[in-house]
Amino acid sequence: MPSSGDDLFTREDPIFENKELLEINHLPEEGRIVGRDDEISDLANAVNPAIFGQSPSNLLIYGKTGTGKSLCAKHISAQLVRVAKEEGVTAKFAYVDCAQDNTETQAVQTIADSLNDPEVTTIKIPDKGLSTSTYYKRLWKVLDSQYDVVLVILDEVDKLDDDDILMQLSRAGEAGKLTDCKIGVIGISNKIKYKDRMDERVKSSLCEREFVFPPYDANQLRDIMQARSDAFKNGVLEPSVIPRAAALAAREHGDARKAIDILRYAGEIAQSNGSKTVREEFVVQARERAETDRFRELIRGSTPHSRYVLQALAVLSLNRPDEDGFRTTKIFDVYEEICRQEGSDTLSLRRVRDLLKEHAFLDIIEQSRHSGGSAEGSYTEHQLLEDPDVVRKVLVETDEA
DNA sequence: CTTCCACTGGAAAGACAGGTAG
DNA sequence: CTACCTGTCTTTCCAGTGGAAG
Repeated sequence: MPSSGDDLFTREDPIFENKELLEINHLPEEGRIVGRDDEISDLANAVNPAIFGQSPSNLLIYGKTGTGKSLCAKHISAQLVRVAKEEGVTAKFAYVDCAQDNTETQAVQTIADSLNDPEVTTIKIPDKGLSTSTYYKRLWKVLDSQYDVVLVILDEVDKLDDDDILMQLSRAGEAGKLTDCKIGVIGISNKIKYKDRMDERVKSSLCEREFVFPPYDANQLRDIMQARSDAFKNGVLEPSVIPRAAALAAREHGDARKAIDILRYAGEIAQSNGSKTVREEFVVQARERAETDRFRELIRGSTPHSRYVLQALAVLSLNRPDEDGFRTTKIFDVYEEICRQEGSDTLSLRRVRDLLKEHAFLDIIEQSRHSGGSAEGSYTEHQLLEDPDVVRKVLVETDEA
């Protein structure tokens, strides 16, 4: 039935000209990074010695999500590699997302693997199965045999469950593990408190320079979106769309990633509505869709029980909208009920406590400690940070899938 | 200052999965 | 094949914790 299939698809995209510009991991070229000029030149200054084959400073970058931290770090690293090459210095950078590679071993593995060129070094870096120290040994070998300078970007370092890798990297030179190669570490964190948790020894070596990236304001967000507006066909964006989206995004923490998401969704909504232009009213819908999508992404890959726990809290929040916190035991009761309905075994209370803590870590819920006072014990209360309706909707829909 | 209680969270341990090295 | 590696998920045990009332 090729003829009916023909009607299903639009042959020419009426809205988007170049949609990749609105994809999340799209790395804009130099001219497109907006509003971070000072930060970029500061960063450049700090890593500059690497160009002459000397040790770059270790840096720590703070800032909320979507403030351009990773973007600038990658940008500056790529530039550095380019300039160093012109000076005859072999440099490379490795990017590690610590939210994914959250153990020491995995992080070392990722670094080694992304820097290793097996053709040159004849070293194999298997995915798993080796001891941590073996991975380190191979990494040092790779570095010494291939490079003069290496930059390691550790994104979301706070997600790392161990500081050891920071220690190892920052002291590799001193400890004689490396003879030729110099390492610079760029840590990126969105939790300002992260530094307090750090080991004293790590702190002194990692935090040679610190940078704080402020959130974007509405004007900058507008410029950012403007810079990417040629993702759309000429004349498709109505003039009020970008200012409106910028205002919405600025009010909610100035997250550029969210702003661009909103813009993309607005385009998609226009597309599915068959509208020829992207109208301002689509922006509001787009924001809702961005919210549910973000949450879906957040709980993607979580275990069924992890979701039941969240569902229990959502049910409680919907039943008692006036209460703003629920005890662990209360949530556990509802959770047991949900398990019964699903025909699933219940986990222990202890385990559920840990699951709740994991959700708190991902900023899905908020926990607060209370005491009942006289012979009433102390307890923790949990509160959803997302809209309970959104939570339940997403949970129910992933349940069916 | 002590007592009381409901709950907290660290620690240890086991089962299991998925891998390397020789 | 065996020895060994890390990582995940879970349970069991138990020594705290906080703060109002006594």
